[in-house]
Amino acid sequence: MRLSGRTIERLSAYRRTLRRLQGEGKQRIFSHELAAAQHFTPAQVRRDLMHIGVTGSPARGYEIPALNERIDEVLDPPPGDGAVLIGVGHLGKALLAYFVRHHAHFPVLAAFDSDPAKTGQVIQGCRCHPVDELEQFLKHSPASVGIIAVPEEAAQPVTDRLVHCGVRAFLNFAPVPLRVPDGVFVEEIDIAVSLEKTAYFAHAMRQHRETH
Amino acid sequence: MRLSGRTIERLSAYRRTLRRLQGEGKQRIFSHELAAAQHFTPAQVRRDLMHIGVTGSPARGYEIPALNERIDEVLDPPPGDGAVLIGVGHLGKALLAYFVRHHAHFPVLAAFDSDPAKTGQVIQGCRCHPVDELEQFLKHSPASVGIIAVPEEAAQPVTDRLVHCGVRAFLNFAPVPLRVPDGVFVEEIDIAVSLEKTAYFAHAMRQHRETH
DNA sequence: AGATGTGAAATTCTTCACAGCG
DNA sequence: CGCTGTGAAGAATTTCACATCT
Repeated sequence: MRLSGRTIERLSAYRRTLRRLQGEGKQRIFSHELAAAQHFTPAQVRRDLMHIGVTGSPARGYEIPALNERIDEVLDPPPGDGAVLIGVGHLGKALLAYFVRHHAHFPVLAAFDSDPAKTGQVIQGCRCHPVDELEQFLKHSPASVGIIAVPEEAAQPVTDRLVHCGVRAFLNFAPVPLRVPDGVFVEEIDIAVSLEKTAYFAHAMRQHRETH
Repeated sequence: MRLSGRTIERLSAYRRTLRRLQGEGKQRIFSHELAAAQHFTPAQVRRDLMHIGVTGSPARGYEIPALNERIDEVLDPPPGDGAVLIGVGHLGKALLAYFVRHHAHFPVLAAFDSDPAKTGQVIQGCRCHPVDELEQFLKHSPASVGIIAVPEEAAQPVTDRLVHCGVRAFLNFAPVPLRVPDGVFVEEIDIAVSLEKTAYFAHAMRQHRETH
């Protein structure tokens, strides 16, 4: 089964909606309902569910609990796996707060920072270690994902260390494209780029309306 | 000139690289050099520059200062325009710190929060207003972009208010797809989705290597 | 009637490949 | 030559449209 990044993103979004609906007691859902809850089309939803082998009934739609279980199977990591967060500045704290509040699916196992004032603290229920202990920690409890929330200059060196410890995928918030070996995945979240894009479309749309 | 979102994202990334190189005194650059600095291909770079009407010379490549000026023309907002930030929790503070540190191109004009303990403070050089004053502030100094960094429940209501005040584009960090009228742009940054995607590819790649 | 599952078309985006310049 | 500019090919992704089921 080969799933594109786009499909995975939508599955994750579907699951969030479906969990809420399941919590509200809803048992079944049609593709057009699931699509309407987000920015998607019914055909897209059906295609994605086809990709993960879920099948619905024309009369009753898709069974929400079964659908959730199947998405869990596809997305969730093996038990014990999780992420390490590097960098406990404002952004790192925001990420911890966010994941603790919303996210049981993929635990943040530990946080690391180079600032001695932060290490030792427990922030949002997550222990903050000195970054020197990175290798030691990962030997003892391996993580498959590294979340990079350090300043620009520190991103590449710490990524190299994580790759060396076997981390296979990165979520990178530093505004610099990480160099990693083949077979290591990087998801870049570039906030400055996203803001400039948003600003661009704020005008582009205005101009479009004026001219047209 | 019709530019896709992908092209805009790359232009923003190019500019960041080019500014650094210009600061280091570099005057000219070839498409393969600019591509190598990020994850892109030379053909992609040339195509993007073609789209914005920049032209280089086979012998000397592209002139960096002229290129930067042209990207500025395309991306930068009219003077006086900017963004408002709604929500000054951990994430909002991280965004302010980030934009102040990195970002002269698109100013954050003001921040808003509903917590009286935060309003009145100046955080990262940006005044934090009570969210009740939103309409009043925007009447006096209109902004074209709204950055939504509030909890899930508050995102849609505050977006509606901003749309009503004429905000044309949103950068949304809340884990809920915003409903906006036609002609209003939304860029979603969904951190939970991105983390799940990263986690998925951490396994997917491992499994791929094992099986193959 | 109104939904699903899915080939096939359409669209969007990226890469190829090469003529032509300096 | 090596690089640019770009038509054309190719890949990836989305949407259409319809046979089929209930």
